[in-house]
Amino acid sequence: MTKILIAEDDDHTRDALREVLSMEGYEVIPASDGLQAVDFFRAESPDFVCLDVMMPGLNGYEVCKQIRRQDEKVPILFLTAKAEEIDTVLGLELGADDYMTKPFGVKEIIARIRAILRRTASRGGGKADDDFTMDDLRIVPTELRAYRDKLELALSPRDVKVLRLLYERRGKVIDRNTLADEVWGVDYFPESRALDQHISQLRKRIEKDPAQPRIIRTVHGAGYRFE
Amino acid sequence: MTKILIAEDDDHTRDALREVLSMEGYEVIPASDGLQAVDFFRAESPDFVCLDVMMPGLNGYEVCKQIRRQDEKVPILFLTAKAEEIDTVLGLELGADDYMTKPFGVKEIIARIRAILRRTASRGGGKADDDFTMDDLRIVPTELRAYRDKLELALSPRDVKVLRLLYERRGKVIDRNTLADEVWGVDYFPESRALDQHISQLRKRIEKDPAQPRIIRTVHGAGYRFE
DNA sequence: AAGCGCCTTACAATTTCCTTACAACCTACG
DNA sequence: CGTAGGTTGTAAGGAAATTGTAAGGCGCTT
Repeated sequence: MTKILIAEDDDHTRDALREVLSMEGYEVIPASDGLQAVDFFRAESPDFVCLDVMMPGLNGYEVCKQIRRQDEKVPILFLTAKAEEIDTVLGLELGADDYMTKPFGVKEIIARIRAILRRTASRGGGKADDDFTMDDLRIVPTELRAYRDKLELALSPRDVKVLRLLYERRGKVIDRNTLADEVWGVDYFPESRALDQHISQLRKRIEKDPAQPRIIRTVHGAGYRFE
Repeated sequence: MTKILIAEDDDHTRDALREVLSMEGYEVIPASDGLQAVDFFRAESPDFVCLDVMMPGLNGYEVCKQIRRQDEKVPILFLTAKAEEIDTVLGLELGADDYMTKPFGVKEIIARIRAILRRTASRGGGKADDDFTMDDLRIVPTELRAYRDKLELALSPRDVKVLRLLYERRGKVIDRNTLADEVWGVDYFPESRALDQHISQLRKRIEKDPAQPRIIRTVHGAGYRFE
């Protein structure tokens, strides 16, 4: 049976996750703080780890580092209430496989865990911060940079998130809501123009001709699309 | 305007929520017990539901079940004073989208409602966003496009609505009133020519010969028909 | 202090959609 | 038939909504 370690200090979130994941047929190992999580990881060698970022003692980042010292491959899913913390997760090169911003639905988290397990089971790679290529651009998330030939382009954490999302769903239109949700999380106000602004800036950075974008295309009334 | 049904027996909490959410531009429908909540849901078809777990008469779980019998998709947020109740919410697989334990902050609940609405609005939006085929045209609603062989045709959101309606009732005549109602909603003035205009534009986009339409056919004095 | 990331604000550009005006068409009735 | 009256088609222009982007500010890091 697949073992899942859950490190989450809020009792009720933890219990709820345990309940739900047990129902799904996983063996759940609950930990209520960072130290416990590291101990349990050593003792139980789980197949999957859910890490809350904010925890007393060792926080999620630290726990992640500790775990990665022992195991480079075990899939790690970060849970966080604030979308900004995700920047840190990605920026720190912790080797996280995915992240979710609270609040998340039960079905959503189950779906993600299943998806990650599928990915990692089949390939063994597919990390959330693997390099990827868009058009003639090579994006290297761990360096927050992109390369066109030998030219280096600097990217911000948010740029990378937007690009990865577009890359993962290339060919499809990503509507503004989804984009806001995945990149900004609960903190995004729909009437804000932050999203447009970011797209504009990003195009200036990566497009050869920002007026005729090839990588980030607009689908008026729907969202954005790559390819 | 987005309608939110609030089922909460405590007068003070209910009024506070109504006040706050009205300020945010939502239309609030307050219900003070479970039965009322179910009635109001039927009558008003709200876009979002906040359910207190503990209520006289029908409790939150029961209300949720009733609502889910009518509508599988409407987002439901549980409110509760006791954190343990959350386990029940999740365990029962009621299809809840999120939960909050009292006391909660004003900003927190607004942020969550917004986030959930964003998520659910983009995924499905109530209607099935599946592709469909009309004549030699493949319509892809999520991309706001149609394909004829390899040829890509751009569509507007309204185009897609019209086409989907015709597709769903293919073979039958859709009269102008129905069409106006389904696509434009209550804001449509019968003497407006917006509908004709839209059909005309749409034909120019998708018909090989707009003068001899094969996809959107006119049934004089009755309406339009496909197939 | 300077640089960077990211936000808000304000305004410009673009696209969609509606109104208007008139042409074309259908149908019923003499 | 033939014409009147109602119905539908469509070109043109402008209103409304959506998206693009420059400018400026705040907070953080160096």
